Amino acid sequence: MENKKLMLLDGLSLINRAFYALPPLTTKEGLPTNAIIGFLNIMLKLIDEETPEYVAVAFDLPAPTFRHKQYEEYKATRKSFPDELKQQIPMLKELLKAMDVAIVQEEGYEADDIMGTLATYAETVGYEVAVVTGDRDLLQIVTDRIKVRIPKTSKGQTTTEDYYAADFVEKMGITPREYIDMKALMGDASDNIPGVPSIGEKTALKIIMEHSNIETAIANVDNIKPPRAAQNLRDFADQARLSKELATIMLDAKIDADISKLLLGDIMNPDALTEFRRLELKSMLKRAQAAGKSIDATPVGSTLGRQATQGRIINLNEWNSFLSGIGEGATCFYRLSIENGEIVGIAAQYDDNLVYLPNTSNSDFFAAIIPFFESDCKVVAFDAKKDINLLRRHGVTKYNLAFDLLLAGYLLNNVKDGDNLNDVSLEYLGSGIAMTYASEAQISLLDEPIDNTQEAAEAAFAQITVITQVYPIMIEALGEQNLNSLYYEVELPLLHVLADMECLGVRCDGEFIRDYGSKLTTVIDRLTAEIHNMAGSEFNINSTKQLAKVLFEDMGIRSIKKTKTGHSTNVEVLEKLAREHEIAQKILEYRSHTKLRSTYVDGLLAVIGEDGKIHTTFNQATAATGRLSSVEPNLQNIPVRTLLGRELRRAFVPSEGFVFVDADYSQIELRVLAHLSQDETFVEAFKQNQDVHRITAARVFHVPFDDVTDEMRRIAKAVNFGIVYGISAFSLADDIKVSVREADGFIENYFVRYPDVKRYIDTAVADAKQKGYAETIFGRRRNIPELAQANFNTRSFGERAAMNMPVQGTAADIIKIAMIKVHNRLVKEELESRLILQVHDELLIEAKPDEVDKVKDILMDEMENAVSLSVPLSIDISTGKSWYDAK
DNA sequence: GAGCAGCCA
DNA sequence: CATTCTGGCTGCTCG
Repeated sequence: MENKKLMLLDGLSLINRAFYALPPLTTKEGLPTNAIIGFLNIMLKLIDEETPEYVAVAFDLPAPTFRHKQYEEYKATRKSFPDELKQQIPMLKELLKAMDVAIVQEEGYEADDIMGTLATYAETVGYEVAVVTGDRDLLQIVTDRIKVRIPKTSKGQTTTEDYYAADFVEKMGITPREYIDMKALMGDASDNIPGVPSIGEKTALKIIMEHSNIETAIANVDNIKPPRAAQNLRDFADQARLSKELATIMLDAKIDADISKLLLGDIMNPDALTEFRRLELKSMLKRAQAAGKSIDATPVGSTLGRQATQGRIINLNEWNSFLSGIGEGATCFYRLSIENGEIVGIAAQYDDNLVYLPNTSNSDFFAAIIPFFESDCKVVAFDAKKDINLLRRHGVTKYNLAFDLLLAGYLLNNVKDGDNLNDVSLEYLGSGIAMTYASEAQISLLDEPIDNTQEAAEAAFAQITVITQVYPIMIEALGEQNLNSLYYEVELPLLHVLADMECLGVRCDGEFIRDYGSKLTTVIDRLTAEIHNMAGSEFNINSTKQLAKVLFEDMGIRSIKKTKTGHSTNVEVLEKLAREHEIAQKILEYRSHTKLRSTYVDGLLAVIGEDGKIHTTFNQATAATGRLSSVEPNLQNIPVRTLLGRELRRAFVPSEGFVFVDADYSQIELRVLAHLSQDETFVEAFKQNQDVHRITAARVFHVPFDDVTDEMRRIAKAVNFGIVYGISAFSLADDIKVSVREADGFIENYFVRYPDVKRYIDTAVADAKQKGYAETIFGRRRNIPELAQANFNTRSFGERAAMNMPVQGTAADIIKIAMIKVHNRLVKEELESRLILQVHDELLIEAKPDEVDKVKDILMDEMENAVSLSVPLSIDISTGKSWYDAK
């Protein structure tokens, strides 16, 4: 039987989503096109994936629908679209007509009803149906042969969330039909479907999971918790029934259901091309050209199809002879072609030989490239760590890195946003020269889908050419700026340590986190109800705008602080309000609990791999001071300050057969400050391992050491930290809750007592002003152009950065050196124990129990002696069966 | 994407 | 005269 496939797209919901997902864009004549482009991107991507024979885009018409007759307030509050979006709707319809894509719309029906009806009809006559929409309402029509796809944009990549009948219940906890009842309970503000008061998404889901539909729920209302929800369900039973009718999508609308009229035509026909040109849709023209259409001599063609020099696409045999021609210990350039996270080819250059090997079969391809990486040749890469992680998954175990342009660019510190090759090439070659090698599109194609091998090869050739040109320039610059030892002895070796850490990952107990999450949910549900009750209205507590309106308008509470856009509702404000208003306390609790749930519980659960581990990515070229950062997920900000938050650390556990050993530097930044300033009091205090904050307090408050109160010490500690950051009286006052006058007094006093610190700060700023950059004791630089600015705020920011960078940056250098030394010792002594995390001043090691003593010795030795300063470095070590226990 | 909020060193 | 302490990352809302 032929495979008949129909794709239905929800015109308005998709164009609306696209409008906000893409930055504004207009043609030369001023026509806005961003929403159209976004819509087409999604449509074409999914047509490519699904290859449907029949396609239709459904639209609503402004005429009232049967829902309005049932419930006159229906959609009455619907917000109107911004003009730039409104304009693009008729433009899109025109364009679709030109592209031979069917449009379906009918007075009296919404797009949902049209799609529901068409999908159901198509299914009964034997079609597979894919429904594409931005609106979760459509989930109710999912069946074995109707799937719903919801586009999502995350990190610049558009993907779809797909719902199939098979895994729907598993994913959602309820069936597609039950979804209607859930919506009947929770309502929908944007459609003005009332729902039942105090029943939100979570409660509605719970009720429907248990009772399947609203009638059963109403019949068993006595068993429903919380009691508030039960009472409201009794009181608002009829409203729930009305909501269900409104929320139900029609599957039998009286529309023309002739599917043969929806046959997809030639979307690249001449009329369509004319429209593409008129709307300056470059990516569409490019597609048309790739499909073999003549697109005329239009400006967009000028950067297309540029041939990179000398490259050849080769087969496996030719690749092997290329490999055999590489001299011993030679330097090679290479570039992986990556599409959707998979390696689809490799370009490599040795001497004048530039080749591209496409990946036609994974097993042959990786068998062929492993010898390249495992040979004696050294490679020049851009972001080698990323490549190493990718290659490891395919059995590449060795990797001889000679040079990484990403890290060099980071140390050289000239590139605005150095994490893509395009910016680096522009910076080092200048746009004119860079473009003689490659078009911008080719260089930045790195992670973008590439249509064919030819195109992929050309892009890879272009990138390699840029790399070979930039490489010698960077080598020279590193030497000139005395960055060689930092580069070759710190950053490059560290790259391998980090790659190992990322690959190993940290084991995480998902079961524990889920339990922890349900406990949070219980509390959050209660708090939500209490807050809504106190406020006398249902509102989204997560919305600062709605919250401010409730607190400062509806409830008439006096606002304390303002933000750019309205009233502030942050912790300090709420804490002040909490003294008089119970609701503020509840909101604080709500915030802390939802923070833990969304950022940590949900966030971490989403990234636990099949191996039960979390593999973060350490960014080695992001922080301006030289620190590392951690993303997807950020494991450098796991809660620790509050008891409840800290509990989460129990979920972080060692691999089977290991224990944790955790080591953290004590006061590393203040020690660095002591070294940099050579302040005698500080230096002596650290040499004698005294309590520096207490000493500071004694000096600043003019009291004997033993008379320092906890309060004095707390203030002194805050001042010590503030000094490192480039303190101001205003913010110190805010921090330690004293008047600005008092804070100013503390600072004055501090500088009188620590004249060397004062002198150091002044010198640091003056030096940076004169040189244009601040630097660490190892020569790491941060350019600070703000210091030359006339604007006071900008310049002040530059001054604080100039004071802080040498301190924070030197500490970062030290721990990086320590990591390499610790790693090398563990390897050299043939221990199985291994480094798995770094949190700025802390290293976490997974150790074999019988190696713990040795590991502790190594940590102590290598961390405390990583470098030699005028003050000793000191670490604290502890062990445990979870991160919680080992801190 | 901007703005707010809140988590870490 | 004003000036709101450094460096990160993520989630959420709103448009």
